[in-house]
Amino acid sequence: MLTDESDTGIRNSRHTGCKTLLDHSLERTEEVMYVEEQVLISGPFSIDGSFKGCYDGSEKGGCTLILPQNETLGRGSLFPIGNICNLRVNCEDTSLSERTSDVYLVTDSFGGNFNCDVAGPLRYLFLLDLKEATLHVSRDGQQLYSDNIIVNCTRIPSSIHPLVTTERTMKMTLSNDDVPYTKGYNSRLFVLLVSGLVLALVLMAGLYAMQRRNYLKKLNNSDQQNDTRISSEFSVHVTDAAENANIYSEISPMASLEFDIDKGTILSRIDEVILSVLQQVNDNKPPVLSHFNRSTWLNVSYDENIGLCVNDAMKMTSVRFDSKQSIKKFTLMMKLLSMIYRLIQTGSFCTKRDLYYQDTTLFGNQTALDEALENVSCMIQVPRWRLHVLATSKGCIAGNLCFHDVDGNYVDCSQTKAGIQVPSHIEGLEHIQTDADFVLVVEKDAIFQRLLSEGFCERMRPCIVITGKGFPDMNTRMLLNRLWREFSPKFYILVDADPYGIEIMTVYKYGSRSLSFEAPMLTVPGLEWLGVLPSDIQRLRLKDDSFIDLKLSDRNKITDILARPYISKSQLLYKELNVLLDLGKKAEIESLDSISTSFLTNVYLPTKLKHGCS
DNA sequence: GGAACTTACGGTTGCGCAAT
DNA sequence: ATTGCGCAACCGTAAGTTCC
Repeated sequence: MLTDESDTGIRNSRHTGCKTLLDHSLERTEEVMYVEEQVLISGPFSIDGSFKGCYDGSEKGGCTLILPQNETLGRGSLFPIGNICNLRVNCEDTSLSERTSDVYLVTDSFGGNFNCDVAGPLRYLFLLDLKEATLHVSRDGQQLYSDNIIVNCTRIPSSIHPLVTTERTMKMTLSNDDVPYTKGYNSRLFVLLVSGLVLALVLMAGLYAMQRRNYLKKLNNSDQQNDTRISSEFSVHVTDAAENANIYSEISPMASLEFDIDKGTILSRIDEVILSVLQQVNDNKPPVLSHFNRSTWLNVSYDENIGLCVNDAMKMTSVRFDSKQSIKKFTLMMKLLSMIYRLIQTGSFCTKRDLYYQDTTLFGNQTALDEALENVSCMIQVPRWRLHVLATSKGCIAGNLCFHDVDGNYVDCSQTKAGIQVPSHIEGLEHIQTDADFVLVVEKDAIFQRLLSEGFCERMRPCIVITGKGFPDMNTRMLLNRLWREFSPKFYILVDADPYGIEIMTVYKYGSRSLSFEAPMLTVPGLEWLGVLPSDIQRLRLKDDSFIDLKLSDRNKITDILARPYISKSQLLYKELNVLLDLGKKAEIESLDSISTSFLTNVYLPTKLKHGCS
């Protein structure tokens, strides 16, 4: 444990990152040329490897790339212009890697690429500037290519750090961790250094954007020449924006909506966030992430054609790095940005659960990740599924519907006795076909299964029956939304005659507050409430033992729903909620069994479908 | 010191699964 | 068979934190 200043000073002499960063300032023309060359040779893949000696530019580490068999040799063809070399940086210097409470904000000078590595409850934020390191490219044990890149580490100064408020505290903390840091950090030098870094990044981002445009142009030209095989150097892992745009425009007419965002735009939005963080650090201010508040009704208004959507109020939420409250959230969001960046770059998809298991210690629980993910999605204004993060579906569907899933498998929902799980990648569904006259949404699986077992789909065909099993997940809502947009069947819903059943109905029809920014892709405004209506309790004269008294929480929920924006536009909803309050009773769908076990499928549903809902 | 903001927590839906 | 937990959703409120 270091306690005296002289010892600290000796260790400081090893910290040469700052010096290296200065040496790479933009004033030196040859360095700009050097970086430019790196852009020219950067590749579209993730290089998994490690860098040693982040603290000392003289100790260059390296990473190794094993090429696929059919990859092309040579620098120029191996790393096409305009693509991103996603270098994974592992600081193996014990002073970094053994600490479990730091944030590493990694940027590189090759075009705005970044990587954020976070471990445990953080204490310090580091900027790692990738300048030069050894890059080995090999195949079958034979080295094809190598180059040098230097990695620098810079720590955010204590003046803008939330938990290290005094010089003394910082020194002690560092001593305990045996970390070779400067005592009394020179903030002016730091600002100078980071200024250089930011300037370099901005310049390189511009350069990168220009070269990326050239690359896209080149690719488009090659497409026009009917060269369906993208040249070999591009063929691996490249999911091009233009290519995506074409795919999505074929899949769905939604392509014209703002939700059709190409890969390049998403990556550049993440770049902007990172540059913004760097700029704030450069200005000696604590980094702040900002997104519109998802938990206030002030930001939400009702649109008849969409449902709940974001209005102009745009009350913002700040996630501050210098706030004890927000620092974990800040960390998770930065980590997720990094993970998402890689997913989009590589064109791969994963589930929220997969992300969670990549760092369970950091996330702590699934809920934290879910929340951070929605916030990231909200912050960069890109729907979650566009971020290549999916959720395991819980919905089931059956009836007159066929499609090809994302793997190209043909799925026929009529050939099932218990329903088919709603796919996780709704946008990836192709060749959707249905002749259904109506779609029946059912609150719970028990009723869904009963309808199938009693042959509802055959009797009432052509139709589709779907359940979200309680509050619906996004995939189920997206599928319904897509069916609603691309086909024009009637949409009906069957839920319990209780406040939560009604709320589930409103989530399908109007959307939720917290996901209101994605409402155009999630809601079915044309959905009609088939039953069970609270007024049915009276009208059908259900037996007393088939319904339950409202609890206080039920009454509170009713009051909440009555205060929502869509209530004034729905007389039926307003009326039925008041009926529920007046009755002081609630009923489940199963309550209809008190009349007859076959009443639901033989009488109730056919009658309502034939003569209307109310 | 109070207002404003943010987070944690609790409560709700339904279902599946493993332990009891 | 029952119970508890996890998962995927929804929301409001109380408590804690920050700002002015």
